[in-house]
Amino acid sequence: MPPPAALPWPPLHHEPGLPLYRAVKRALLTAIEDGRLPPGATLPNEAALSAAFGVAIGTLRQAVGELVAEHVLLRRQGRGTFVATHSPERFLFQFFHIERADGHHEAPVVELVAFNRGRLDEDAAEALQARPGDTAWLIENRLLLQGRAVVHDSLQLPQSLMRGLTERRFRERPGTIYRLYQEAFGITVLRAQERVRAVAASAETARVLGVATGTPMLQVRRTALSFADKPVEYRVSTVLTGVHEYVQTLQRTAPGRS
Amino acid sequence: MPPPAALPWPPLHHEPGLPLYRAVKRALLTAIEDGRLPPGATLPNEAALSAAFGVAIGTLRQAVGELVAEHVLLRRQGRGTFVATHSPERFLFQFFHIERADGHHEAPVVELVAFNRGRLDEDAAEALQARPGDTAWLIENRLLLQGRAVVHDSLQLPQSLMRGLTERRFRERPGTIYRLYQEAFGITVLRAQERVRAVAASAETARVLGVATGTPMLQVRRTALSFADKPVEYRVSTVLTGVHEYVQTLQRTAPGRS
DNA sequence: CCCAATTTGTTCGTATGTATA
DNA sequence: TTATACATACGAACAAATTGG
Repeated sequence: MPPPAALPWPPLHHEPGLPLYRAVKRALLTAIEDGRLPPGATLPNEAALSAAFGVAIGTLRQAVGELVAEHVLLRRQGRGTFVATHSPERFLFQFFHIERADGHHEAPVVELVAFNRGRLDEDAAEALQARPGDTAWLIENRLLLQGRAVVHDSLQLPQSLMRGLTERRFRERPGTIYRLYQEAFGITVLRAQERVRAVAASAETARVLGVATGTPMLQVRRTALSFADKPVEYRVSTVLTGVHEYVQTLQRTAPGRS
Repeated sequence: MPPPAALPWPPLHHEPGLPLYRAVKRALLTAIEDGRLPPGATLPNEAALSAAFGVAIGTLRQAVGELVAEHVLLRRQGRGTFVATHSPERFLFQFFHIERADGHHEAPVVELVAFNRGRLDEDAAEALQARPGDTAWLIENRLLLQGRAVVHDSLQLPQSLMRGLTERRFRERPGTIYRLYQEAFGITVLRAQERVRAVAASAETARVLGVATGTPMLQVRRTALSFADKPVEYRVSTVLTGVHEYVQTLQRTAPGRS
């Protein structure tokens, strides 16, 4: 009878004063970050996991529960627990907050306008905790909703995080941009911070969206964050509002059954 | 020995198919809504509550935990569990998302500009699930941040929900506006939906804030909701951005230790 | 269509730790 | 110090959803 395979879980280092379930959570996060649990992977069942960590099943469930609340894991009764991936649905509900004034919410059609290598500007460098002038991918997109050009997106991505990106690879990605980050570079976007201002349409935005220069528009500056709040993308979205709006619900509903 | 006092809790009607902790949660919500647990009240301890409901302590904790996540209750280790009130801190963190571009976040100084009785306009009526032309309180405020006029607020409140409101009572409220709703009318604002657009400053906003007509400004239209998602306030905020911005963090942090 | 195996969801009960007054 | 309250951790049993035979 062969010996049991070595368990792939990092040891729990349980510092006194910190709850045990936090140590379990950290161990799971570490396994996800370093690739032992890639996006989409199925975790062992709760009994097996709790045994592997040497904790009670309730303790394991508390750790997993927090990761589910943070959208790092996904639990499905009868099926199992999975590492979350960046599906179009997740993008739509967690990261895309533009919808029609009547409440209609749909995924945008993304058109690539420009793809270049260049340098981070000052705002991007600050948001990305990098230096202005660092080499970066500079990407411009136009977003259509029901055939109308509504958003002009300008992305700045540190080249150091995304080596080997090409226009073709970007253009021919099968899913969302965040899934491309995940599959091509192992970068998982977990959350984002957005700062919104009103601006007058610049000449370039006016050209991309076909509006008059000076039109009042919404400017959304997003910093996307990965594990440990590491910034990985800086994006400026300029939004033509009126027909469409930027929507936020303050204070969520109960942590729901999926 | 006197018989034990009648328990003030509504009976659990536990429909099959629904988890027991949801029935407990509903019973607690009912007690809060109908005034048996007024804002600020201390709940009985968990052992007593679970006994009163006839459920295990873990089940009670699951119900309370969801209400804490929704900011309906507040749990403090060593002290107890309390019905949430509308403190200035809660307003600042849950409902006021304007801050300086450098991240400085402070409570605004609110100046009353106008207080009138009038009628709901069409947008307000739709948001409040009422009829255009219904009698309403129409209130205009100017919000200052570090001495600068930054926001022009226009509130519409159904008179049917807030009978007996006077300018003096509004002006001399001791706390936040939402605390006034809570203490004077038993209306607790739990969450809000905001829809943001870019607009050109109207003549009135230009006058109130001292900017040029036509300046690009942020228009935030907020519907504040109480229990069962009942709308209780419609508010249009016009924000001068540049120095200040509208900030959102997408995707919460872990359900934290308070 | 039903049944059995698997997995998470819910509920129970108890004991101990930590923060507060 | 003592008492009280919530927080954490343990373990067990059954319910509900899913899947495959």
